[in-house]
Amino acid sequence: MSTDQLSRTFAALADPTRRDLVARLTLGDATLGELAGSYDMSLQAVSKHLTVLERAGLVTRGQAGTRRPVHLEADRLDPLTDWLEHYRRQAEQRYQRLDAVLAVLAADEAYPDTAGKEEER
Amino acid sequence: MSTDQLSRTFAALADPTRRDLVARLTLGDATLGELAGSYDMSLQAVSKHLTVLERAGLVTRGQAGTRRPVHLEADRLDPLTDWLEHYRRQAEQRYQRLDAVLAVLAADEAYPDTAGKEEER
DNA sequence: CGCACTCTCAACCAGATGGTTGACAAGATG
DNA sequence: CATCTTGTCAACCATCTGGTTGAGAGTGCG
Repeated sequence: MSTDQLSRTFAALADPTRRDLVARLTLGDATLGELAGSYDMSLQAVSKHLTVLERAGLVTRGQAGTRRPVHLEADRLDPLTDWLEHYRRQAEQRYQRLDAVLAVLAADEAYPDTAGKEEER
Repeated sequence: MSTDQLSRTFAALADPTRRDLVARLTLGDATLGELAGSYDMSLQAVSKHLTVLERAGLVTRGQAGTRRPVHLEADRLDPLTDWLEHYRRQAEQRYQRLDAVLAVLAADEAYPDTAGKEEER
């Protein structure tokens, strides 16, 4: 699981059941029993999935008598969005720079003088 | 790995080395050898990581003689962003609706008549 | 109290993951 | 041709994952 928070959060969402749990929880808190009813697996298995989401910080479990309402911490999705947007944007910029380089090369066509290596490392 | 594409993509990013590879590749294509130099692990291990990214569609490997430039397919990050944004937004709306309900309850205070169950399943 | 209900804990299992080493295929280069 | 470089393939291994079953802890309630 790689111990770091970002990894744990990505890993938590790398499972259809867990994504479905998150989807379900955007509609409101629910108890383990309510959640488990929707899946073709044991209650304990669903509980384990919730534990994974909990360790990723995506979910918290309350305490109300013997029932434990599960609550979604939607904010915890933000670091993922941020990471994705950051590198998405970076890649786009790189793309635009590449276009610029290609434009220059096209203009210089006959003068491969300053062309050399572009970027290397 | 759960076989579906979204799961594979989330799983691919649930590892610091792989995220670093993606970060590195936003700066431009690179060969396996160039990439592997940065990590304290065997070249084969890095190749395996690239295979994971490739199966998630995040990366493609070209063919230039014996060298195989690795290229980032940044578009493939979009489905993740979409998923995250969708549920983020949904959770926010739910929150706003909750605020509305609370406001109504506060106004009705003495009349718990129509309150009942709010949403249940 | 006694019982039912909700949930957790522990042991176990099959299969995936993340790494290793060693062998080798295919191009580039002297 | 001989050899170096780049990368892949295969076997192996330890650990993690996602599920199971069985037992039990803690609360609510007739």
